[in-house]
Amino acid sequence: MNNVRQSKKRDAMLTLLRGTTCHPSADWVYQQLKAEYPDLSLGTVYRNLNHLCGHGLIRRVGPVNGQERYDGTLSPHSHFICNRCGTILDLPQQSPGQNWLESASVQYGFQAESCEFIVRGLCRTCEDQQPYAQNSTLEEKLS
Amino acid sequence: MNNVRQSKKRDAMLTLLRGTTCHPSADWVYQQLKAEYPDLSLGTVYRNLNHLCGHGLIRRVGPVNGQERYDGTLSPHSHFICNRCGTILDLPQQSPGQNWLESASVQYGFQAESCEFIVRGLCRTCEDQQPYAQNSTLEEKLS
DNA sequence: ATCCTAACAGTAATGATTCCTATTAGCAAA
DNA sequence: TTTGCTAATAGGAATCATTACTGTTAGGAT
Repeated sequence: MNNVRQSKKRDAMLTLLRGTTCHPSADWVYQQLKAEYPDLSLGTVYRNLNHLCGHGLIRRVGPVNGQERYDGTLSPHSHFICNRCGTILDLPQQSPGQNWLESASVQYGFQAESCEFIVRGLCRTCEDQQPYAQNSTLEEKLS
Repeated sequence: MNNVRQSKKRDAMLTLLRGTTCHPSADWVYQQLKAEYPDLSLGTVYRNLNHLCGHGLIRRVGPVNGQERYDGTLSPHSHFICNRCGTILDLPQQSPGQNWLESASVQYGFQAESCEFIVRGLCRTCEDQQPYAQNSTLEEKLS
C-alpha cells in the first residue's frame, strides 16, 4: 500500500546529500554516483533532486556560478558563499528577530516561507590568490 | 582625455535602473528601451549591465526564476522575493549585528564582501491565488 | 499472470547568457 | 581635415544548465 515506490538511486542521492557539507550541484552528484551506478543518467539526477526538494527532504541553496546547489541539512541556518570558487559554508542561524520578520511581513503584506542570511565574499583558500582570475574551479573544489 | 567613452544607451540603462524599484531583468530593460532605441541589441544590454556592475554603479540581486535581476539602489538593504511571480521588494537593512558577522568571519576565515537577508514567500498579490500554479509545474506533478 | 504506474535512460528542446565578428562612431594627434 | 585608435555596438552563433519528451523497464497490487 505504499504509494511512493522505492528507488535505489534516489536513496543513494539522499544519503550522499546528507553525508556531505559541500552543498553539491546536480553534476557533482551525477559524477559521484556514476561509479556505483554506471547507467545513471543526468536527467534522473535532476528528476530526483526535484523530487526530494518537493518532498522537503533536501533544500535548494540557490544558483552559484550558474548551477543550482542543494543542501541535505534541513535545520535552519545561513550560508557564506565564496564569490570566486563557489564554496558554500554553513553558518549558524543568526537572523534578525522574529519580531522584525513579523512586522515586516505585516507592513509589506507578504507571507514569508523561508528566510536566510547570505554572506558573500572570499573563502580562506581564495583570499590569498589573485582576485577574480575568472577560473572558478567548482569541480576542483568539490572533487 | 576621458578614457571612459560615453554611451547614450548605457546612460539610459543606468537612468532606468535608478528610476525603478522593480529590480529588472535584462530582458525587461531591453523591452523598455527598445522603443526609444530601436536598434538596441540584447547583447548590448547584457554587456552594459555587466559594465555597470563591474564599475559598482548597479548591483546584482541574484537569479530569480532563471533570470538575473539588477538593482540600481546601492545603499545596503535586504530583499523579499515572491516565490511565484518573482516580485522583489526592498526591505530595510536589519541584519545581524556587525559583531556577529565579524566573529563569524574570523571563526570561519572568510572575508565578507556583502551580506543580505533574503526572505522568500508569497507577495500580497499572489497570496490569494492558487498556490504555485504558474512556475512550479514540477511541484504539481509531484503532488 | 496481468495491470498499473513510478522510475529510468537517452535524447531533443529550451532559454538565459556569453562569445565572436564585423561595423560604427567619437576622440586625439598630425 | 585626415588619419588612427579604440570603445561601443549589432547580429548571430555558441554555450550550458536544466527541462521536456519518448519509449522502456521493473516492482507492487489485484
